[in-house]
Amino acid sequence: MTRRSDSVTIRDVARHAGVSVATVSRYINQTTPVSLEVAERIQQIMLDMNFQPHAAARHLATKRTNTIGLILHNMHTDFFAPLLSGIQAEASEAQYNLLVATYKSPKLNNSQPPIGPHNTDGMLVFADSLSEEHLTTLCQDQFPLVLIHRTPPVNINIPFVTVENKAATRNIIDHLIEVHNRRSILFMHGPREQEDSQWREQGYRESLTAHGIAFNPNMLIDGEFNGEVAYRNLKDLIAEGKHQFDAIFTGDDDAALGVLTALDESGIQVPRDVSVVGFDDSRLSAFLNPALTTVRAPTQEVGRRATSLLLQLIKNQPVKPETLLPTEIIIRRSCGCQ
Amino acid sequence: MTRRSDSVTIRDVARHAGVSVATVSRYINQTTPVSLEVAERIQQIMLDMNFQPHAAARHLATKRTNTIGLILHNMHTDFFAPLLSGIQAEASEAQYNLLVATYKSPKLNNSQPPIGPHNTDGMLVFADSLSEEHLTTLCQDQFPLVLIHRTPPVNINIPFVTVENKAATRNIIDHLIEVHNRRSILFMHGPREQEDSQWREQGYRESLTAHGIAFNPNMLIDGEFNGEVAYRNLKDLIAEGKHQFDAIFTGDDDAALGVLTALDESGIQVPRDVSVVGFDDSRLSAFLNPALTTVRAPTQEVGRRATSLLLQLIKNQPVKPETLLPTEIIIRRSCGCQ
DNA sequence: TTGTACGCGTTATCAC
DNA sequence: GTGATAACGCGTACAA
Repeated sequence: MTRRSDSVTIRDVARHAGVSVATVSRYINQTTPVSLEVAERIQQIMLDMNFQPHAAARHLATKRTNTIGLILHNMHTDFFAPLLSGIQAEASEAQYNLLVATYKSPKLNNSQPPIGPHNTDGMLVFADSLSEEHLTTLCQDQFPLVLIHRTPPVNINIPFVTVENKAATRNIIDHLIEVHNRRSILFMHGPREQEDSQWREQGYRESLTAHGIAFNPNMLIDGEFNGEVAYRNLKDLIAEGKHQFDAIFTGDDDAALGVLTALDESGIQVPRDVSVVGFDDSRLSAFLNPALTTVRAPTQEVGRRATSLLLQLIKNQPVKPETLLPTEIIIRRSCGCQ
Repeated sequence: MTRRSDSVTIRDVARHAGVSVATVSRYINQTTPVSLEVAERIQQIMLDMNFQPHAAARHLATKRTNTIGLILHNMHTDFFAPLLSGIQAEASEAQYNLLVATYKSPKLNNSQPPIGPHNTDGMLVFADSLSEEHLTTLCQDQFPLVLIHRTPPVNINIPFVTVENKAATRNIIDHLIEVHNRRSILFMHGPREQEDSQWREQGYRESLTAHGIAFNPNMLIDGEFNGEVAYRNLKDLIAEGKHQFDAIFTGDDDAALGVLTALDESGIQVPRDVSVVGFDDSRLSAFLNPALTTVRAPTQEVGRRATSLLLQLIKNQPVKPETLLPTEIIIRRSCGCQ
């Protein structure tokens, strides 16, 4: 065994210190007082030998990994930088490690996600990266779970952290209609399974209804919260030339990039010909040309909160079941203002 | 113990299948053929019982974690999205988990980084997140290591992956001087310890020298590869009004955001009054106003390559000691072109 | 092809 | 305050 048998164990430390492993363990974990002289001796030897407790052995003995998991389907866009940053900050502050995995519940094959009870103390689940079945099973096994940007399956009690989508979208569409007199508003949605997109669509529809504008399914277009997809699909739509529009809700800021490019290449001017609004207020939004009117979502804070809740859960503390972070419309120029 | 004694072990599976744990283990790891009927029985029972091998136990027995670590000092900017994405993609493809940690070697206290041989099979070290001492020790312990955006300490042999900094910077400064006739070029550097910044400064100096422009230390300004810092420092410099300039190399694209804002707020027009160029070609660069002339760095590819090398190292395969990915100047409008 | 028994490094329980 | 020692869950010689 021991392919690389260099590692120094607690036993080595104990031997050199002339005490038992139990004593060393006690010193390390401050679980029971140890005589001062012994403490100093152990401390010194640990430094000299560069001893590092073996995580797996510890895990096996304590049933705790000191690691939280994050599962998401991909991390291609800049959206995830603040999210990860928030999670990482909160986790490391609590001395927890972060295990990140991308995963997408396959419909057919019933594979298991790479992280779970066997290698973490709890996990953060982003959007629909885990199926309802997986969530249900994990929850029933009492595994600490916090959902990010999604709600739990019915009758399953898992705390979640997300942002206010509907009202914000409603407001921004209202703005388009009331202030800029737009009435043919393209709604670009994200992945259909993603709740954010669904709520945003509701806000869109409500606004339309409130202003007596008929909902037209042809005005729905797929953007997948992804700049390239948004670009391609909008280009196609323009090329077909079947549907006229004077405004676009892009779904999120990443898609807005693609939209602006497509519009620009098609000789359509923003905001003169078409108003464009996004969602997230990612770092770049203010710098786009024209500056993007969008909805500010506190993504980093979402990460922090979710992690904080998860850590409480792990400590068996009660937590607030739902956290809905407020969003705020940021008016810039792409809608036509100024 | 067993605070949550729900977990089903290999022993349970063995018992239900009427075989020994060894046989189950063999089936799971395909280490030795198992009779067909036994195989099917085990398979069925594992599904029924929802058995998941316990990672720590496995780790303890095999000395392998199937996890790679990534250590960096922070992940505040969008620069890290493609990097992480590349790393994650490559890791998960090889069935490896990714443990992410932020860490900064403290000067005084000799704390240990949260990831290392005790919980990973190898690790990716970004820039100067780990001290030379740490690197040296880990390397001597034969721990698989790949450096990202930095080179190893002298006489220490650790493969690294980074991008070509100097020539690209030299070229882009050449462009500023030769094409746009700029001669007072502010050089905004990143963190001083970061090699990227050092190489870029060399390129800057070489270009100056080649064009007979005296190097002026007052033209060096701190940007820390960070938009807010860049904004603040440039604002201060402008307020002081001591140093005139007709161009700025911002260090990276993130800092360019701050620079453009500061310039705009100061009534300085880009590129008419001042040329601005960045580095990285992050997602937003093309969309800035004016579109940013910059150097394209294949950040995602850096992540992929580094991970790929690390995985080879873990398999004890020999690897290329240095990978220098090419960069390319992307001319847009902020330098004054078009 | 299968089973037995031991070891992996640590913590926790029990004595002292 | 300290020392033995039995878990923890799994892989793997070795024997059969």
